[in-house]
Amino acid sequence: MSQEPPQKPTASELEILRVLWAQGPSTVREVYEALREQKSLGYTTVLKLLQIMTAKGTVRRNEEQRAHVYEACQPAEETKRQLVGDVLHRVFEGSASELMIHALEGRRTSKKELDELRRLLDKYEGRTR
Amino acid sequence: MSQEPPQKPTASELEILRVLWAQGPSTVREVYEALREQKSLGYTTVLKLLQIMTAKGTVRRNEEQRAHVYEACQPAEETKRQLVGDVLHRVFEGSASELMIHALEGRRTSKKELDELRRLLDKYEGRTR
DNA sequence: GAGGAAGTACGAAGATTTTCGTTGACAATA
DNA sequence: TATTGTCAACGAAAATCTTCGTACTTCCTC
Repeated sequence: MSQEPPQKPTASELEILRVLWAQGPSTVREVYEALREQKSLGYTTVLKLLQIMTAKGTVRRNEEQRAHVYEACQPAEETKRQLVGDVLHRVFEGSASELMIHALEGRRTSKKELDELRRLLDKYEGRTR
Repeated sequence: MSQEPPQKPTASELEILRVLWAQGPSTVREVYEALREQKSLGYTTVLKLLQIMTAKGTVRRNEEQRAHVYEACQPAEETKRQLVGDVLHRVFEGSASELMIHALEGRRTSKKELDELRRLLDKYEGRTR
């Protein structure tokens, strides 16, 4: 059974996805090594997670080699959009500015980042209504 | 044992917090009625959740009346900031502009909202180092 | 003051997530 | 070819989260 509609990854799954996004298609060991730099966890834990994610359709794997190579099914951008969208909806009733207010609040945002944000708005200004 | 440092609310807890934020201090029944408008769930389910949240220190309650009155311990703003901060960190490595890009992507943002966002940036422009 | 309505407390079943240990297959090598 | 590593597949324990049923208490109302 394959569900086209993607599921929201759990916390652990997201950690794995991040590695996959950063390193590209990887074997269990490669993901394991990367994750171990941040937290302690067993090799089979990562393997199991990857197997579960495969079952869910979050990742797919190439079994040609003995060590299977995993990669995310959806592009990182898509999953990220989904994740923010979730928070946007569940916490801010869809208000992007509310989201932004709380994202900037209590945090030193660099001039560079603010400029970047401003540029982003300019870019969107055109394609509106 | 009281943990000053707040915990990240679970999905269900967030739903309850939202009701508390919107209605202010409420009894179990009031929260229950509000939630029932969206989803089906039992009265004791809400009660239990509220009890758990009390134990966690997410909410506190006034037991003066027979029907206890619950309210969030932290102001909504604080919890919201924490929730976005979490996504900001876990999904976007702390980049607010990356967060914003994905929040706006694939979504019709009104001119009004864009203006609001721009005003927000102006406000932050000053206090940057 | 008996009966029902409305509340809280408890315990526990289910569902989901997270984490591994163990087993058996393969492969490289001594 | 016997030994040692590497790997996938399972199964299952442990930790969380979600959802209620049941029991007991308190307060009205007739």
